[in-house]
Amino acid sequence: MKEGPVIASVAALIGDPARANMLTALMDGRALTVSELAQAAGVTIQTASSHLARLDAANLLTAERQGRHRYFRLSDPEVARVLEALMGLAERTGAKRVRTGPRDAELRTARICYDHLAGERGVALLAATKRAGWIAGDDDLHVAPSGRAFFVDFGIDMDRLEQARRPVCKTCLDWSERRSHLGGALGAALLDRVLERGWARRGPGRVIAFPADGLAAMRATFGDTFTASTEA
Amino acid sequence: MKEGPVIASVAALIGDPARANMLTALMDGRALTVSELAQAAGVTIQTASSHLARLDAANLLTAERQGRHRYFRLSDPEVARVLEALMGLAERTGAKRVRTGPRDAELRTARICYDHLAGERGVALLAATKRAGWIAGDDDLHVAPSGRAFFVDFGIDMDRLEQARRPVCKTCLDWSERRSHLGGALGAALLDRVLERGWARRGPGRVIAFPADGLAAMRATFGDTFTASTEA
DNA sequence: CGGATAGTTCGACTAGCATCGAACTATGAA
DNA sequence: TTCATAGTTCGATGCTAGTCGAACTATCCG
Repeated sequence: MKEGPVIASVAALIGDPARANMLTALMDGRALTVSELAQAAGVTIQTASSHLARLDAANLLTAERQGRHRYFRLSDPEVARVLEALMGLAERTGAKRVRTGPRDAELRTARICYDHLAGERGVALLAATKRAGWIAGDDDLHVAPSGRAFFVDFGIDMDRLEQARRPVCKTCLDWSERRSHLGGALGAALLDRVLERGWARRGPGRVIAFPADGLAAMRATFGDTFTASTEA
Repeated sequence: MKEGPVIASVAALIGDPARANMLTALMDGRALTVSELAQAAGVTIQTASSHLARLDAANLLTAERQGRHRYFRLSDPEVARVLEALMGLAERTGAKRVRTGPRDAELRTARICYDHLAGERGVALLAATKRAGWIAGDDDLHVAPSGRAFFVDFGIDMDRLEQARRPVCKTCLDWSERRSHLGGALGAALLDRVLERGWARRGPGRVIAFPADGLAAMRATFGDTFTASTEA
């Protein structure tokens, strides 16, 4: 029985606490060095190095050398999606959650998921764009003509997005909300613009903080749905 | 660092080859017994039992007792989705996927469930006897007078059934059809008679095969409802 | 009742692997 | 060159957990 299904090796890779810590630390899409990841995982650099070698071999991570540093990042947004989905599963497992600090509440409100907005605000953003008729579809999202005009006006180079390999729209299941938020190239571009305009800023870790005026600007732009409670 | 992120425990659970085999075996939504899952995983029943207890505790599986069997199924379609996503990740490491054979379709059509008929035909059988007015009740089934006469005429010793400890009628949830079929002593006796008359025969494993003339005989006996598609 | 089958629990064995110390390589700075 | 920092490799250790045999419980059959 040495020959398990493919799924087992990948899951086992994610299943080690140290590696899981590293992966979650990388979920904001940034690249981190071996030392930083070792600290995040709470292990020594040697241990981290061996873990990272295995994650790299499995193509869950990609490595980049810069001088004497080696930067690791998630190899693909798809990896982040799977990690989010696993968090969702872990939620219903219940029973064993301990760290319910204030940081946790902030994460549930708004956080970065690889490179796009997630959490309560992320789900609300997708709901608002759908209600405005800018994005249509249920499982397979696509941009409506009116939406394309809006996004261009918002400062997004839709031409570039549409020519790139990466899908423009992609649903991404939100672990804290149990509903989808907007991923893909458009999701990333939207967050970029929002951060650029100062409507939100990055907090510690994956936290995204919306100041009061930023929230008002979001509501003015995307409609009241944005701050409405997340109903179906 | 005993306290890893939530994600790790779930992933570790999936990461064991034996458990992963069990989960993939359950991915079609059917419910399987401990023995069947042990065989699917290539481990002994004791080992399977302990694995299943852990998967159950984590709410990845739900258990249902039926007689001396214990049926496990994925607790939620969401679990299957995550497993699919993990398979997608595993693809990039380069590996092969296994696909279910034609045997699966046969099992869904008609199979033996402990000692009575299950699957599409099993669900249809209960529907037909109800429509004929031979069996009444929704959750707690019982035999109507006209039904008792019919079953005696069909060659079933109803006296013996009614005196035995085992319940005469029992609903049994069908995993492939998601509706109830007829279990209990009567369900077992019915299948016995049908097999005796040669209207159906046991195939490999749990498969029950209905030849064309047997199907016609069933329809003549139990009414056209028997071969009608299973609609609520 | 007694025999048979399904499943659980317990205990012991074992293998794998995560971990870290120590030594080694590689890049950068002075 | 010399020192410092970043990371890798190797070897030894220790712990976890997967595994199965054996004994036990529960259900069904006659």
